[in-house]
Amino acid sequence: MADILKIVFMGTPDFAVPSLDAAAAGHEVTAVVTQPDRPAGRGGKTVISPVKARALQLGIPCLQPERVKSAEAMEMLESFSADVFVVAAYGQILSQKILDMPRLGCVNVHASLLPKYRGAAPIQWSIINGETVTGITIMQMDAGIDTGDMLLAKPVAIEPSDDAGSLHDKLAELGAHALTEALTLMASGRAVREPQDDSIATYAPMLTKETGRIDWNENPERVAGLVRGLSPRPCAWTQLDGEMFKIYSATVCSGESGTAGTPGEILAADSVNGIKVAGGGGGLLIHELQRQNGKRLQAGEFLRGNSLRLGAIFGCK
RNA sequence: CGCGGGGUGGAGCAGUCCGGUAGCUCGUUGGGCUCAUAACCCAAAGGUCGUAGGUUCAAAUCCUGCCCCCGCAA
Repeated sequence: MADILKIVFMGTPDFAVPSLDAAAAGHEVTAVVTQPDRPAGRGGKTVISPVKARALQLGIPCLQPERVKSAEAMEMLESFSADVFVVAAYGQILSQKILDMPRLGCVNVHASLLPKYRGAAPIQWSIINGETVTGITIMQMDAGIDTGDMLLAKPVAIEPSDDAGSLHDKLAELGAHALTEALTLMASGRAVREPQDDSIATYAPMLTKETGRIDWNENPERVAGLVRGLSPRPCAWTQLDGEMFKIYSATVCSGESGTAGTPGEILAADSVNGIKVAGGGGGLLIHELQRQNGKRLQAGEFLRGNSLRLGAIFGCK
């Protein structure tokens, strides 16, 4: 059948799993390339990537080169003589040589509406920046980072109730559907390439620990966005008395009085008012948090066993 | 063997260093107050202190093994 493509799938985290399923459902995935098993989690136990786990279930052979650009890895990739390489959050940069290998090139499932949010963490940054719409772009990869021609884009609304976790799941599914469509188009030679407009491109850089550090001088909208965009992982955080507090959920204190104070100051901490913190030009209400070594708790439950003294300042060491 | 914290009535925590009656904030149940209430007052029920051993006159507390959970780092 001409419309069945021979695919090598490259991906690593949970986000890529639905796409792998989609590719495997309609086409022939001859191999999966994923990051090597690495020590992860507590105790430094070696752990396999979610994509590898799925590939094993599907009975698809796995390649885990330390560097895809190595001679051996390239040779292996070449040997599959695939029609297309499908890449979804693989985690390694592909060289031009690899990009040129398959007959139809390499396509990427990217979690934003390109050319906005090119880069490693589009889901989180779109929420942090207060976007209300994002989406999936399937693109033909080139040597730049997420700069290739677009084949297909599918928008999705970012609901006020969405956090990084829920949006991640939505986009992972949407990505799989978009990939299915794109592969169908490619198989029949009907795919249309649309160049990106570089002049309106933005970047979504990799998240670091510091990305999540709350700057209480920022206005509460910004802080709430940061919390939402990083929840449930890696989380926005602040500290108090040298202890780390992760904030999972918070909203802006709607227009009430009593929101003035030194940025980071705890203005209220009781079951009636919740945990209210002063920010730059308004207050922030914390709904769900986790103390270092503690459990993730709703503010009310948290306050039953942990007392926060009023006037203490979050963000100070 | 990467570093560290923790498992105490239904929930969240204190008590552990310096062994000696199991405590707090809630929740639950019953009663009271009130026009009324998620508010307030009174009372009650509810705990093998993760688990298995050890030390001791005596272990939530000290020692050892095991299970589970969490923060950091990757």
